[in-house]
Amino acid sequence: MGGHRCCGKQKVKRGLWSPEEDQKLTEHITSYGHGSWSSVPKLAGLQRCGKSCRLRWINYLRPELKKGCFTPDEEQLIIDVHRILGNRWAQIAKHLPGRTDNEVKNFWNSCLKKKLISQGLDPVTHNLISSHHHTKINEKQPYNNVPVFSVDYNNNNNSHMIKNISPSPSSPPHQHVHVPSTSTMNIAQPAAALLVQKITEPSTSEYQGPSITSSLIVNGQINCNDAMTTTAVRPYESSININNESSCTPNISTSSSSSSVNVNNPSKFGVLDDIYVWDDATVEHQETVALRSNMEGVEQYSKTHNYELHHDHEKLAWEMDPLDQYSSFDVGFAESTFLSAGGVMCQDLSNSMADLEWNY
DNA sequence: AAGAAAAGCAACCGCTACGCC
DNA sequence: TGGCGTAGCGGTTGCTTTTCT
Repeated sequence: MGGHRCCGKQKVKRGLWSPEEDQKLTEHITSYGHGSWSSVPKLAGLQRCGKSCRLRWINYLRPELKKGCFTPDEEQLIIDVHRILGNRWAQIAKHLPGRTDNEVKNFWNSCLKKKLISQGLDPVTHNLISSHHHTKINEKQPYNNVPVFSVDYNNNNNSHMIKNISPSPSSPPHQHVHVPSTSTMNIAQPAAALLVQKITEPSTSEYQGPSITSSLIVNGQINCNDAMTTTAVRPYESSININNESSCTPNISTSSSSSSVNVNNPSKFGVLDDIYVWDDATVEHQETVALRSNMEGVEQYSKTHNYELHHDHEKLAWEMDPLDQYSSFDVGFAESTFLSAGGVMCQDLSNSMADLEWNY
């Protein structure tokens, strides 16, 4: 018992809540709502401050809260979203119905953080802690000899198998490299049998951008459930194309990508790793999404985001907001177009748009 | 078996954003 | 426009439980 900053001179109880206090608070809020939290303690007959009542209700007494341990799916989702949002626990918790920011935060600090560290991942950046970052693999490859990796997502130990299937004689085929699941392409899950064609970095120090067309292509399959409860496996393709057609403007590149998303993709996020940034760049990301509903036909929307990409930051992530808005839709397809310029100029991106609507 | 250390987690604290007057 | 109250957020604390020695 003692004074509380937010409650003036009023004596309030602190520490753990008793079952009797929980009952009083629950009965009051279910009967009258909370209104102004500062008035709740008095009205509910509690010697607590309003802030404490609010926290107790939000974190433990709300009927919609999910009890029990986090499921493996929830765990993976937290990792995926944290990778994009960082320690924005409230935002992360919004993607986990029935879970609170406090719960997610505690779970992260007590469990997931250590798990990532044990996998050799920095829990802040989600990149490999050691010097064996996967992008370094490509540095050994000669420029213009684009390596091709096959990524096996059927691995159950959170470590996806990347298989180098390049035909290059200098890089033996089927060279296996383990990379953590969170350090490579993560555009849509679940995905299987991805094929990744990566961009290589040339050895010359004069390099200011790719001098030829390079591409990063991801092919895979996504399991979808449509509104008629039928399950289907649908192919998707996502690509980033970097073209530098003009030698006098070496800092220009355009990148386009498309990725499919659906309500069974719990992360609702798109992530593009391994964008090669040779200079700090402003990236304009224009996203067009066509959402198909069996009930209401096709809706389409378009929006633009701006990002700052830095030389040492090879990840671009965006939240697929429309899925929140259209959460009742079964399958969505998003096309994203990126326009990147090293702070110099941008190039029209309209030509790279394509019709990517799902057809049932 | 007992004490120490580590882990887990509920609760608190300080700060910020926002709305209202 | 500034002050005030409130809600919400993220970091931190400290108590309880579990594990280790």
